[in-house]
Parts: sequence; C-alpha cells; structure tokens
Amino acid sequence: MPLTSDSDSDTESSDDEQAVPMLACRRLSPRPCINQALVDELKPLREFRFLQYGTHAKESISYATAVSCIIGTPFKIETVEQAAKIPKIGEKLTLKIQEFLDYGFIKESRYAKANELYERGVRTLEDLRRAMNRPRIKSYLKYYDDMQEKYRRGKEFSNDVDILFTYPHRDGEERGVLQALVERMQQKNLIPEDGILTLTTCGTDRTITPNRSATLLDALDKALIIFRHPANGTTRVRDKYRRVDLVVTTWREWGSAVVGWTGSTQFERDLRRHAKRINLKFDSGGIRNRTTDEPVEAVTEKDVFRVLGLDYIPYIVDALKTSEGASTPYIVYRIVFENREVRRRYSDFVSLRQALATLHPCFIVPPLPPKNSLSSYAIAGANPAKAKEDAALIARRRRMLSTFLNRTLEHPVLGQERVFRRFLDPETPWHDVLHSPPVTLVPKNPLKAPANDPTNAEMLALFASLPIPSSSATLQHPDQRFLDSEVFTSKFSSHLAGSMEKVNRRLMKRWTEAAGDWGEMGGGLNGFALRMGEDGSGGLDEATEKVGMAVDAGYTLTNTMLKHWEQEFTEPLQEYTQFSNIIKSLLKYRHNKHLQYEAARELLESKRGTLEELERSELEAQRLEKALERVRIVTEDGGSDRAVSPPSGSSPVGAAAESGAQAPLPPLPSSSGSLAPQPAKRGGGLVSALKHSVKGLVDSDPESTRRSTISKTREQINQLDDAIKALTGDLRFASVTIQSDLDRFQRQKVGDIREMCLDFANFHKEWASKVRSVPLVAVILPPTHLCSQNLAMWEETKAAIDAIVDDE
DNA sequence: TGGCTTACG
DNA sequence: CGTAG
DNA sequence: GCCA
Repeated sequence: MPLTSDSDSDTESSDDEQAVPMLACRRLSPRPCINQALVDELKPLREFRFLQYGTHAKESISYATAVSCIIGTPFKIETVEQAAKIPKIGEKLTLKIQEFLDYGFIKESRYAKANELYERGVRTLEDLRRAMNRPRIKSYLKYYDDMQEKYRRGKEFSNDVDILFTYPHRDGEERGVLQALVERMQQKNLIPEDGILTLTTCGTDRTITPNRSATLLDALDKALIIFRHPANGTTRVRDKYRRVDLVVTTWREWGSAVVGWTGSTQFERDLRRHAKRINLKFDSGGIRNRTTDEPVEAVTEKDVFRVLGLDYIPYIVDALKTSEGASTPYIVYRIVFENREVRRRYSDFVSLRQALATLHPCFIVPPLPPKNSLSSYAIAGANPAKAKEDAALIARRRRMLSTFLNRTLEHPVLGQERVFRRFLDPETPWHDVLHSPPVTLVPKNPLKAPANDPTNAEMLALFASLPIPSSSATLQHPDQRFLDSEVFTSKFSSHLAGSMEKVNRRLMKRWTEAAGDWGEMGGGLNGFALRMGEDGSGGLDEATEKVGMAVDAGYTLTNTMLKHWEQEFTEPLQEYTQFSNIIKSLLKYRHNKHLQYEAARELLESKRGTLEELERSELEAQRLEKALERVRIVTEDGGSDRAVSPPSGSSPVGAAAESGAQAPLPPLPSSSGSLAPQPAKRGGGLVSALKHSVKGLVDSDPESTRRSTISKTREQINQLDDAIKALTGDLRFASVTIQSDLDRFQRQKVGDIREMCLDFANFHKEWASKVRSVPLVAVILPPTHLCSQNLAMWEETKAAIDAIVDDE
C-alpha cells in the first residue's frame, strides 16, 4: 500500500495539458467543471441518443463516456486539436465540438429536447401530463415540493440520501436489521404510507437460507423510501420529505457497497469494466474472482481501490503559502476529496485529531506529523538554503498529513465520522465544527464521559458523580489481556523509538555524508580535469573527467536512494513510533477507566458505611430524644417544651440546654470525619438557644444536618450506584472496542511493515544494480557497500520478505 | 470486428 | 426491455 | 461512436 500517491509531485502545474485518463475510476473531476458550457451543449445530444437507441446502445455509451471525459478534463478546451486528444473523442464528437467552438452552440442540441419528447410519444401537452402520471412517479411527485434539496459533492442539488449500515467485524449481526428499522420508522410515522418505493431483504433471506439462486447471492437488503422529517414548529413549520435509501451490508462487503452506491454511473461502469479486465467481478455486494468465484474481502473504500490496483484519489494534499486575511503568510494544505477542494491549516488538523480522539476515546486515531517548527517564512526568502530546507520540511509534512487523512479514512468508524467528513467538506468552515456539538459537548476529562457515547447528556450527568482516580493508584483486579498488551506496547515502543530509529538515523547520516563526499570528489575531479586540459597533459584530463562523471553519477544515484529511504522507511518508522505512543495512551485510558471503576466501587462502599453509621446515630438520637422527653414529662409537669419536641421540629440540644439537663450524650460517630455532625456544645443556655434561632435552625442544628446528610448520602449512593452500573457497561464497551481496534491495527501493521521492508530492500537493490553499472565507483565505495555482493544480498532479502505470510 | 456495468422487476 | 443506483 |  503506497502511503502517499503524490510523492513525486513537488513541482507540478508546469504542463497544464495533462492527459485525461481513459477510465472514470482513474480520473478526478475538477469542480466546477471547466468546460461546463460545452457539456451543457452535449448533454441533450446524449439524452436524445438514450431515447433514440436506448441507454446501452453504442452511440449512447459513446456520448455518455465522452461527456464524462470532458467533465473530467482539467483544462479549458479551446481548440479541436486539444479536444481530439481527449479519450473517447473521435471523429463525430470532434465535429460537434468544432461546431461548439465556432458558434458557441451545437445545432442538434437545439431540437434534441423536442425530439426527445416526440420520440417518447409525447406529442401534445396532454401526452406530457399523462407521461408523468405513472404510479411510480406519482408517489414521488406527491412529496416532491417538500423534498429537501441538499448540497452534496459539488453537484448543485441532490435530494436523495444513501445510508449504509453494517456491524464492523461482526458476522451476521446485520441480518434482519433493515426490516426492523423500516417497521420502527413506520411506527414512528417517519415514512408516509406510500413512502416505501422498494424494500428487498434478500440479503437477510440469503444468510438464513444459504442455497438460493445465484442472482440473489450478491443482493443487499435495501429500502428505497421517502423519509418524513416531522415539523418541529420552529426550524420546520411543516413536514419535509426526503428520498432516502437505506442499505444494509455485511462488514466484509461494506467498502464495495460504499463505492458501489456513491459513484456516478460512468464511474461505476468504468470501475466494473476495469475489474473485469483483471478477472474480478465487482458489484455493490462485493468483489469476487471471476474464475473461482471466491469473494475478495474489501472492508473499506480504500480496500476496494487497493484490490483493484487503482489509486485512491479521494485525498491529495498539497501545500500552499498564502497570506489571505492575515499579516504574516502561513501554509494551507489543499485537500482534494470526492472531487472537491478544501483548504485547511496545520492547526486545523491538530484540532481535528483532538476532536476525534475525545469523541472516540477507544480508537487509535492516527498520528499527525510532529510539530517541528518551520523557520519563519518572512525571512525564508532572504535565505535560500533555509528556504530549501523548509520546502523539504513542508513536503514531508504534506506527505504525513496525507497519510493521516488516508488512515483515518480507512478506519471503519472514524472514516465515516461526521466531524471528519466535515473537515473534508469545503462548504463547512472548520471553526463552526469546533464550536458546535458534538465537539463542544465532550468534557475535558475523558473519564467524566462514557466511552461509548461521550456526548450523551444523560450519561454525562451520571458520569459527573464518578471519582477521578489518583495517578498513583494501582489496580486491584487487573485485566490479564490488557496487562499483556501494555507490556508489549511498551516494549514495541521503546524498540522503535530507541534502537530502530537511532540506528536508522545513524545509517542515514553516514550515507548522506558519503553522498556529500562523493559529490565533492566529483566536483574536485572535474575541476582537476579542466585545469589539466589547460595544461595540455595529454589524455589524462579526459580520464580524470570520466572518473569525475562516474563519481557524480554515483552521487546522484545515492541521493535518489536516500530520498526513497527517507520517504518510505524513515517516515513510516517515525509514524509507527507515534502510533505506539497513541496506543500507550489508549491503554492508559482504559487502565484509568478500570481504576475509576474500582475507585467508584470503593467510594460506594464507604458511602454505604457512612450512611449506615449516620442511620445508626440517627436511631440513637431518636432513642435519646424519647428518653429526654420522658425525663421532661416527669420533671416539668406539662411544660411548654413539649411543643418543640416533635422529631422533625426543633432542637433537642436547645431543649437540653434550656432545661439545664446534662443528659449523658452518647459519643457521636466521628470516624467518618466531616460527614458526621459535630458533637453538641455544652452549656451556653439561653444565649446559645438564641444563637440557634438567629443563625437558622436548619444550618447549625446537628440533628437536621445529620438528617439532610443522610438523605444527601442516600441520594449520592443512588446516583453512584447508577453511575457504576453505567460505568460497568462502559468499561466493558471500552475493553471490547479497544481490543478490536488493536486487532485492526495489528492487521494494518503487519501489512505496512512488510511493505516498508520490501521498499527498503527495493531501493537498495535498485541502487546497487545501477551503481554497479557506473564504472569505477565500486572502487571508491567503502567495503560494506561492495556492490555486486550488496545486490545479491538485497535480492535474497526481497525473496525472504516476499515469503512473509500476512498473519503476524 | 467485438465489446462497451450490473441487477431487478 | 426499461430503469435504478 | 470509439477503441483495441
């Protein structure tokens, strides 16, 4: 898997007449279309041919492909010669384009529309009305006025939304989901009565009864519906309707389904044609080998392109210096995604990553290039050497940002994450995303939010009551699986960051130095030869010059190799070091969550203890109160104090003080510290009683304090209990999710490292074979780099790597 | 001169 | 065969 | 209608 698709495009845009690729799946359509006027003239011709000959007639296909190619042409067509170079533009189309270039329109297109209707049998206005009266169209038209028009993918408007469902890496869970979903939506009145245009559940039927006719094997469950978006009185005064396609896929065919359901007709045709050429069969239900009929797994969109051996066009990053609206110039990265261009700054990438990490605390969010400071662009102009260095740095950052987008896009969940997709959407100011939900809803401390759904208000309220474990705490009942992971990651990380990176850096340094020395040597020899030529040292000059040239060639080759080394080995190595740190923090997060769980359990126990004690002392107090009352009744005959004695009423302390009775108060539980009410002060008599009434009985009265403490503690216990229940589930969720993402990562890693090693072997092999053909250089090389020996070694290495099987 | 996306109803 | 995606 |  290539990490970036644009590694050699440091200097582009020199020739603006790049060839247009033949297949739609290999080209990028700039938006807005540069040749829109021409396209608008050609479209009626195409439509007319559709009608005249049918949509799959040769002429129809020709026009469809030609129009698609023109849409994908990145330059303005100004001459017929230019046009004729575009694929699928032959004799006839060239004539039409000639007409357009000469007159600004194509005659045929003027009456093509009228012809179209006439051909359709529509001769009168009444015919037209009748043509629209077919039942299928009818139910659609009924809601048409209230259909929401939504901007999408740079096309003006589109009023249909495709939603694809799957259960990532879970087999069979998707069965029957569609049926249930549609029923549920009907119950909730989200689908009008005639709103189900089609509903097929052959996917479900297939998984239940596997032996069905072959045609049903690749069919997916799908519901094409009209979705009712109910009025809410404010933003929607009346119900809105929208065409929605619900599609359910197994996780294995999800990538294919996404690709199969989101491309243009031409894109799909060319993709499938391409698949056919390489003996594969592609449809929305997956990819299969045409001879063996074996399914080829493609979980993500990227997988589909990889399997088909196509470049994955969606993202290409390019750095651009601007000073738009700012005093100092800054770098923006141009991202091309789904044929549209969006510009984001490095800091936007940082906030995106941050947002993804907090919204999905259980996923390995890919790393960003480290923020090594670029030297100021203001002074860069004055210092060309510095500027060159910066350019290399920017190029590297660009590659790594590309990789970041790439990897995020590949992630089964993050790739579809709304915040991420909005980052790639040119219509969305990034600032808006950062200052609106869900980003604003997530608490700063990840432990204060459920891992499952960190923006769920109800859960957030519950989680707020959970304790935050101290950093020094240790787990009482650690999870063995994660202990292993933790140890492994730690080892892996130190191995990468320590030995691997260090050795790599040392090696590269030596090679770079050697290359520099050769360069100097070459220059020196050439200069020497020149001078000898002046002296007329008969032939020796020529020989010296040849040696100089050979050395130069070696220098150039070595530099090329070093560039590859940097891009295909050093950078991925760095990335993996970052990955291992991310995993470390992920494991730490889970660890802390586990700690939090134990701390919460402990807290609950202690609260329960406190409550028990409080309740005991409350009982004690009540008993005492009764005892006191009895004493009072005996001593003061019908005293007015009695009115103060109802338990919930006034203070026994005050009463005791007033009566002057020095009743032996039982020692109040004080073990729980501040939670227990303070023992009553003795003495003070009337003064203290007054004080009580002035200060307000509720506050300073130990008994009611205790009572409120009791009810408060009870409440806390209940809340904590609920929170723990939620946390238990959430901890399980976190463990499972992290584990599965680690598994996914492991698969990725195996592939990547294999690729890295292969690349490493390849560019060395290449270098060795080429450098060998440069005369004399071998003599100058240090012994370890003896070429033929070296080459043989790399060839062996390559064979060894080729033999690596993809299971760890 | 054959092939041009695939599948459903 | 028309039409959807 | 275009291409291999």
